[in-house]
Amino acid sequence: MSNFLGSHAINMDAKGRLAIPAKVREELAQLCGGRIVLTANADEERCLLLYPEPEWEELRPKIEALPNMNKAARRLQRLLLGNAAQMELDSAGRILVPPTLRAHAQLEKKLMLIGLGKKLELWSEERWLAWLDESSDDEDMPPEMEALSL
Amino acid sequence: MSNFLGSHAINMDAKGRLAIPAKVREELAQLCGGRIVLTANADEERCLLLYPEPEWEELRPKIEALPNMNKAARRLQRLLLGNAAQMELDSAGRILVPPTLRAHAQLEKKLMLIGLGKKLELWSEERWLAWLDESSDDEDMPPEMEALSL
DNA sequence: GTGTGCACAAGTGGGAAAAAGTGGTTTCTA
DNA sequence: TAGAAACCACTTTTTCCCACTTGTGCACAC
Repeated sequence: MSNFLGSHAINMDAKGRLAIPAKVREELAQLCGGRIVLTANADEERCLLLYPEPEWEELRPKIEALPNMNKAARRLQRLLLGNAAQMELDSAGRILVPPTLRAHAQLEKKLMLIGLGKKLELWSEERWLAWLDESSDDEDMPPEMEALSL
Repeated sequence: MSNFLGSHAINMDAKGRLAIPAKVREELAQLCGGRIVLTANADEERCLLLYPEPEWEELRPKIEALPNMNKAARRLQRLLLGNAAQMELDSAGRILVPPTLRAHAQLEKKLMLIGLGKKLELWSEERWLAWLDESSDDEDMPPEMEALSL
């Protein structure tokens, strides 16, 4: 079972290639032989989602099955399905990010790769730092969260 | 069961390594063989949290299970999971703090390690001292706290 | 009772080997 | 023909290990 954790600062080269950090690469190798799916994020944060292929294949039917008379559901489908790119790590452990996705998340040279358990998120460093600085609004916190004791 | 107490002033060297105080090191050794998880703190105080691995493994599923269509929950996940680094004390009882975490808590040379029962907190000395000086606002105290008699 | 010194443990720093990341060139394919 | 994939070589970073310095506690002597 996948269990990505931690954040890594990585660079994208002029060709749009980015080297997956060795630790993550290892995990991807034994989890899915380096076969991954990269797609856009659905919520307001403009970042990319990186799934190991098996994890994606579990998620995809659920997205397809959403009742798409609903506007929010249509949005989710268009973003996640419509942007999904299947790819494989090259011999040096790098991936080539498609231009459309690069544009979507406004990726330039400096990026952040964030492990979130079953998936990873890919942010432009600038946006990530800006997001970190945003103040959290404690309002609508789910009850499970209020009960947490860290 | 872990029971860290007390504060220790410690130094980080130029490579980002920091020596865990011998007393804490002992406790960590018999508790988890020196296997720990270091991550960012979720609230506004920019410090790091240090969990013995078993303690973390108890907490992690609860965080992963939060409903992440909720914004506050996503924030917590990105901070805690997205910054978590699993590591082991080296042969000299030191840990290497990853650059991203170093930056997050603005750690420089002088640090404070604070024992808080099941976990430890790691602060830059400067921030720790500044925090001590801050006045607390006694407003919204949870009822369990109001009932305390110190 | 106080001070000095010795010994061991803790903490610090640096260097060498290995691994990871980077960039360019060539080949292939659409 | 342009863009992507594979290949290869170089540079940088990381990790591991060893040696040195500092601090602390205990014992013994004065």
